[in-house]
Amino acid sequence: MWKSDANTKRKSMSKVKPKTRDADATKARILAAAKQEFAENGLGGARVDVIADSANANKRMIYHYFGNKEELFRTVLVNAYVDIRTAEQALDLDHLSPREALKKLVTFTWTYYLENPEFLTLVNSANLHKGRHLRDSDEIIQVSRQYVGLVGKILQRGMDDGVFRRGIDPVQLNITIAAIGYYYLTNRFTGSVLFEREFMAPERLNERLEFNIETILRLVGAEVG
Amino acid sequence: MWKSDANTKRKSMSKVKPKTRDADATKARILAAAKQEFAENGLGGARVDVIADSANANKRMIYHYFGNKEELFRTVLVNAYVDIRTAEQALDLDHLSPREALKKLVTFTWTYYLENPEFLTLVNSANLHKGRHLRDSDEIIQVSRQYVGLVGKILQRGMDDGVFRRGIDPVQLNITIAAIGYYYLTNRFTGSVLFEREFMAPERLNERLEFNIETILRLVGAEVG
DNA sequence: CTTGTAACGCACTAGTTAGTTACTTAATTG
DNA sequence: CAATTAAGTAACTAACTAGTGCGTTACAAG
Repeated sequence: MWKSDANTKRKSMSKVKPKTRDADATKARILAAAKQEFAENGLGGARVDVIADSANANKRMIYHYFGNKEELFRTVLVNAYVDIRTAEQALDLDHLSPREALKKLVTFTWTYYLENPEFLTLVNSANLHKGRHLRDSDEIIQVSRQYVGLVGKILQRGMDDGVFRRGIDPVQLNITIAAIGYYYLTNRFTGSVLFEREFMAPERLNERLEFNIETILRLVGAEVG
Repeated sequence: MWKSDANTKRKSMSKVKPKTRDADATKARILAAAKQEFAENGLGGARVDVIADSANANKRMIYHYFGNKEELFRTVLVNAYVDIRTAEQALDLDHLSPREALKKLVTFTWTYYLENPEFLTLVNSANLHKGRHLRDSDEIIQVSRQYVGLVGKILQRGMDDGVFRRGIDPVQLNITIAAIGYYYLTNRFTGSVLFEREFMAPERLNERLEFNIETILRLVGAEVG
């Protein structure tokens, strides 16, 4: 009798708990729920109980697999970085002209932020805490180097072809490509109030992407048309 | 005897409580302490007791003057926006050439963020909470219009003089000027790890400012030199 | 089948935390 | 100077919150 009671007690309906025991699946559900909760409320505002509940897991499992709240956050954050850097590497920009490659990268970055808004708030949260969750993460440094290399290669090709000007720092360019998309999207709420403009309206989003492409092409000294 | 006890019990030494009662001074101390605490820990991570303590005030006073934690946050946030917009208006850019005016605005924005890092995290926090603390704040909309007007005027003069290209949206330009400084500075912690570069080293800061000025001048189509 | 191990869950604790109650004390005003 | 108002305080509360103790259950190996 109390067995059926326990069943009706279940709170979260979003994800189905597997009948059989499955450590990997449980870990994955916890990570997905944690990503959501941390992204929505920040590290300080996130609640471990909420994560456990919406992962359809027991809170005890979070501590069993991840040690504590901070370590869980660190795991979520590192995964998020690995995900975006992996997606970037899959872009295959080498067969495009430098100008087209740059356009594609700016577009990709924009689209990724748009489709994965959790990434933005996770990064903000990490920086609110002075980046301490990322320190001594070799994995992060590795994938970041690949990323800088990606842009560096486009830049080099463009310079060799004479279509980009010389002396551009690839890191500064990287930061700028991220910045012009990131800022618009993380600050879309205050932005919509301040500028009395619907930041997320489809035509506004396209407008911004076009503006960003133009900004970057002009920055590297390429023909814009 | 217990009177001297109460004196030795005081925890915060940073700010001196006035002998006489002074509602305005108390409010100001609370606001300053709240700005600091909210900026450092976000809305969710901030603690009302910490604010009261470091303001050298009683927690009851916070509720007396500001109602609740959220309203206190709203007040801090609106003040922060009014402060930066006020400082911008004092720049007096009209007597400068369009090109110089733009350079000065980019430099001002950068320097303001650098000297008032709380502004960055307060805005991030406001956006994490979907900007609900800014809605229906007429004051904010007023000062923002002035800001857009400021940039619009520079842009117009530049187009009239033929030194800027036509058809640039002043709002998009505004956003971009903010973005390229803001992103670098809010994400300085993760940035320093990711790019293996000391983001806050003085020469790096100058480098970034120069890069940002160049980005904006090229964007408007002005001669860079 | 039995036994060891890892997955899993309940119920609790110790410490917080936003907000409040009930009071004292200083300034203001008629 | 009495009385009203406003500033200020300490102690409290009810709800929450990260983390745990301890027990149960599924599963794989022998």
